[in-house]
Amino acid sequence: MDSTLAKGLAILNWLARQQRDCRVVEVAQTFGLARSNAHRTLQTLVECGWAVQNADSRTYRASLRLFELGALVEGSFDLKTVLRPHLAALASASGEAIHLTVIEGAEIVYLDKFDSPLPVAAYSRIGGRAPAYCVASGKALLAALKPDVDALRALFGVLQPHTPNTITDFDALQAELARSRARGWAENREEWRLGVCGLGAPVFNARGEPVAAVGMSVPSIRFARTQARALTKQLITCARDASQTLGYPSEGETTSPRLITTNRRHP
Amino acid sequence: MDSTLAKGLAILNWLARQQRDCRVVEVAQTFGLARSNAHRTLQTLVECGWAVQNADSRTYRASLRLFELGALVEGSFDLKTVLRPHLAALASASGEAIHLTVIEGAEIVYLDKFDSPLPVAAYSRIGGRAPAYCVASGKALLAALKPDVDALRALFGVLQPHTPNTITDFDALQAELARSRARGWAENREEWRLGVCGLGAPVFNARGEPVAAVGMSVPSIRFARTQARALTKQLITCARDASQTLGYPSEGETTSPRLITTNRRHP
DNA sequence: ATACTGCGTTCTACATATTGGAATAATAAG
DNA sequence: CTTATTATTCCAATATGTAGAACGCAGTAT
Repeated sequence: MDSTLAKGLAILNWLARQQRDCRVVEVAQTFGLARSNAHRTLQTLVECGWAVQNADSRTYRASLRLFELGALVEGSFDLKTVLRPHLAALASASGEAIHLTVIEGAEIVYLDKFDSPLPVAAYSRIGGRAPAYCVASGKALLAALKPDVDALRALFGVLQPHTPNTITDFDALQAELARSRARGWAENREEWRLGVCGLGAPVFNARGEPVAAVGMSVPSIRFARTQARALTKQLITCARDASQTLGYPSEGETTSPRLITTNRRHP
Repeated sequence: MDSTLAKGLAILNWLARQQRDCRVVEVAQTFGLARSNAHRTLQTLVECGWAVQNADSRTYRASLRLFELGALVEGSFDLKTVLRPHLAALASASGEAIHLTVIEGAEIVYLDKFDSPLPVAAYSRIGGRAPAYCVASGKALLAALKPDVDALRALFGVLQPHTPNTITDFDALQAELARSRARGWAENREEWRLGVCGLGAPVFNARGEPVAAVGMSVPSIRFARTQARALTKQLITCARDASQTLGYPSEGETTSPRLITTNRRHP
């Protein structure tokens, strides 16, 4: 492994996360490097166009090249392909039916799914749709998008009941979304199909935008309080991992970087 | 300059622009490196999280880390600060009044300006506003945003005349915007203030979104055909440079990369 | 079957590019 | 003015990246 390259990438990574002008000594101290070393590394980043140096203050910050390349990379990544491993892990860990959805207007669209080995009453197929207001994935996405009551009205017109449990009142829906947003996940208690409950959690990209939801469909019989708690935990872990894969800043990434150890000893 | 770091950054840059899975030999040939060298560099990028390797095809592509960091960097860059040098250059080259604007609803807002040393009849102040449909900056931004006639109607309601030259018909405005879009710049012939003409060109970010416009205000007396041609050329050069600074992909960046020359000769 | 071709990966001897410290320049603070 | 802090330049010493050879594994032609 090219340690010089690794060092430069670590510094670039740190620099981009600072979101402010940084000085040579800071970099040197942060990574435990000699000032001359930090200086030359920063100069290389500048010469290669990955950082810019303020001519007056002599300070450095990450350049917009990261933004340019990031925009290119974003487009070439396919949600389904990238998140598939996460869904697979959740499917095998939980043993329940898992799906990946996006919202399109008033409906969610199923992008991908893993069936449960246990029999499920619900059948969702890839490419299929469901009203966003009465399934867990849809409520998770709506909650993340924070629409006001007027926007909900404009979106759905009327909240058609599909079971006796369907939420049909806009104020009730708004309250339900607020609750879902606060706890980070949404649930569906036979609001779309009788006998089927669901859990959903939003997946965010690097800009913090909700771009998809991970959903879990569970037959009502298996949806006991105690069991649901464990499933919910697995689901939100999966959604958080998925978000991280899409570049959503995780807590760990922003913490203090490790010192870079160089083996060199001078006499 | 750390050549190992420069090599790694060059490869990462190239990798991100490919927008597809790339193989070791490709990288080796593209940069004139030994296969083992290209391999180790790619491995380092993967270990540090800047690239991902497809386990089946053994191919590499840039990871979403670039997207994540790019999103962070974008937010920390201030349009005015970043583009100021470009405006200054245009101001001194042209000798005319230059301003930077963004669109907010139906109006443009002046973010920054350089006054002309020559007397100008127009006074725009930073933070000031003007109707987007009758100034050059506004028309340049509208042209780049491609609104349809209905959107224009919804935005402006009626096209209030401010001089006898103001465009007051929506179809005429639409045609004017199409013309501006086609040639890459917009003009204003005393449509907002009598005695003042203007030129405007859009500035794009890394995602190709129009985020600002560079404008030039010229007294009608100096706005002769021959002179306007030269001013227009300077303006679009400035706008293109500004876009490039914001990470808008320029033609040169996407062309074939240079070979990396390593001084090392083995016996 | 067998040899051949192309590629990813591992291994190794060696030349040199990277390193840390010291020296110098530039700037701010007292 | 002196003192303190930091950016930058310089240089000898050596740890590290380099190129090439070798290996393993596919395909594919013979």
